[in-house]
Amino acid sequence: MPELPEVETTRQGLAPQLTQQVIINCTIHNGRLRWPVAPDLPDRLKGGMIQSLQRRGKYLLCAIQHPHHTATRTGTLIIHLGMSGSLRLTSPDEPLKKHDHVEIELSHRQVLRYHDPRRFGALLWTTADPLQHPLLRTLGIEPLTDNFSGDWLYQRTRPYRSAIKAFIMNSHHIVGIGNIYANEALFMAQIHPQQAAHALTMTQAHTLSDQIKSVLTRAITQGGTTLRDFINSQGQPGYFQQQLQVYDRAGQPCWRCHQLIQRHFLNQRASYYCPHCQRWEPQTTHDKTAMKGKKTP
DNA sequence: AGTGCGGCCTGTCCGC
DNA sequence: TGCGGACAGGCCGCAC
Repeated sequence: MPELPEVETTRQGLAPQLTQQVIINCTIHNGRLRWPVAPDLPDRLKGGMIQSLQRRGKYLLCAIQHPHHTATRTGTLIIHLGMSGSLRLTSPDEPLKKHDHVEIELSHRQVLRYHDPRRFGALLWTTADPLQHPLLRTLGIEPLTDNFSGDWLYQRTRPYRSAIKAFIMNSHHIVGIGNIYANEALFMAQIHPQQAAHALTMTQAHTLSDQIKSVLTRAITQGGTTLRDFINSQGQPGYFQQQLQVYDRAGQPCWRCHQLIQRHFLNQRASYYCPHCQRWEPQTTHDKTAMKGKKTP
């Protein structure tokens, strides 16, 4: 579910509340997530003090230190919210909700609850450098850093004949962009989702990288997008869905040109685009294989 | 090496 | 009102 803005919204809400808190207890109600939660996780966490809450892609990294123990007991709790996960800080008196799978009790009498109906998320423990964890080591560039630019995007898309939408959604290239923000950024950049990645012009690459940064930044400011059930660490929804230009708007008029927004399936994911604003120009590539299966104009 | 697909889960919505 | 099927924001692991 949550993409970069929702994870970052969660991180920003939780970081000041969690830092310097000591973990009093941890209870696993249902450890059957994307990967099983280690049964000894509570033992690892108990007595530890939270040092920081960072983000890498859609992963949250909670650094934990055991002040009175050896350095070997320090480590990082790696959290992924999957499709439907959320973290909420609340009172221990509040009754458990269905799908509250893990809870972490803190020294200021608050409890952090991990809620995830579809259980596609994960809670992992590592004592090594979390960035070297197998799941994080292969992650791509952070889109909100200066390293991510039009030049970077242009260079990195050269070998890829697949659709540009699939490229920007692949976390091994760029992290944090899921189906919503991929559709939105491509609309803003006026690029058809099915255009071949390697057919991106330098101008398009610069526009697209700018729009990716813009849409993600604006979504963070709005507290993320709540389509069904995303809530932040205080239990509140995001507001960016009110500004979505194309996502989930099939059959409705484009706000720029009034043509009807189209939906079609690309890599088993719904793509939304405006056929007028995002005209597809296959003649921009001379690669025959990139033309395969495409309708003659 | 790049690409596309199946699968993991539950909840919601829509048509019958 | 009930039921079946499609679909949903992610991403690994596997064939080709």
